Amino acid sequence: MGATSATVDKTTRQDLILRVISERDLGTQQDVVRALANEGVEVAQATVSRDLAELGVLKVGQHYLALPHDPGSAGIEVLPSFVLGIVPAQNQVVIHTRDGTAGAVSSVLDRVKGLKIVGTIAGQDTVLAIAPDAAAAGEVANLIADVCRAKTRPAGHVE
Amino acid sequence: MGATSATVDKTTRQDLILRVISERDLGTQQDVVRALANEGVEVAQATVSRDLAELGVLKVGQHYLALPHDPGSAGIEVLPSFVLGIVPAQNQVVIHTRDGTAGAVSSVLDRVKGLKIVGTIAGQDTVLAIAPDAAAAGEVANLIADVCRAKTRPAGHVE
DNA sequence: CAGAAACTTGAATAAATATTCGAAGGCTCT
DNA sequence: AGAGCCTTCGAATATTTATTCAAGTTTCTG
Repeated sequence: MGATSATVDKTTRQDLILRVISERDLGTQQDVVRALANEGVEVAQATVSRDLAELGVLKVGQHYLALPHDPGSAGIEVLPSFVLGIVPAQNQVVIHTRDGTAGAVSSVLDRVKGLKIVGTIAGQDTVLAIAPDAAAAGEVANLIADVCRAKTRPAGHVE
Repeated sequence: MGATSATVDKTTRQDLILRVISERDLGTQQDVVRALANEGVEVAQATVSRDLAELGVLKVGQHYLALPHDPGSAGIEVLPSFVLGIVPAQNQVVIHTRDGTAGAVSSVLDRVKGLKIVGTIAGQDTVLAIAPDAAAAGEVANLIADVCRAKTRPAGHVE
């Protein structure tokens, strides 16, 4: 796209970072640097390091995942510890969890932004997540499965 | 403190690793290598990298923490997402959590080995953890506070 | 027992990320 | 205007951890 390099402010750049890591499959901070360059924004890897940490972006296996996260509140990275099984059914996703932890899983799903979920109900060891339609339910199920399958950790070091 | 270097088998070495990272305050894999050398066991950093990953050791802020959990089950690293406050009282620790997540916190505390806790009761947003005595309760409270304060992540990369 | 396959390990190296240092810009206060 | 004082950022570098490669062991199998 634009071969011209623009200078943008921090907020704009961070928004752009969230966008590019959602759209593409970026595995290193250098990848992010390249993706930004592609959008016409030149930054150093050091800046990306700082931005990812500030944004609280996750690294799931070998790619970054933008699923913000009121700072301090539970993020999607905790799901692997609790989720035992995921089954999409029509526009719903049935999530089987360790006993007693359905409430926590439901709480996380409610809070994470960017998920196509309209509501959740938690029992003791099962969460029912309601999506707008079957396609969305499939997406949600896949995303959760991804996060649970690969090693998921926060990107960046916050002092 | 033998200055002689022994060659021990993998299990012994990994047990020793768990011991030294409990006893001392080790911040890098090199530190672990040195601590092992001090115990008379010579290993390479590469080996420590592999061992820490296998053991599921956590890195809390700038030091390793040995709190093993059954692989796949929830580890102590998820607590920061749910815990809002920690108050030791006599031989108990009262843990205030996000609403609906007390069950999960209680489940984690029950499962993590090495904590001086004899039992837990979970309400909706509060967990009561019972320790054998006041000293143990204080230790537990401090440990949880540590984990919640610093950035906590699994050590090692599992393929 | 020969040979293959699988595990374990260290040395060296690569890979990935964090941090230091310094510069540049924007504030406010006087 | 000029003196402090943040904030932001890139270049270079340091730090930390993972992986590759080759070698030594053990274990399995015919």
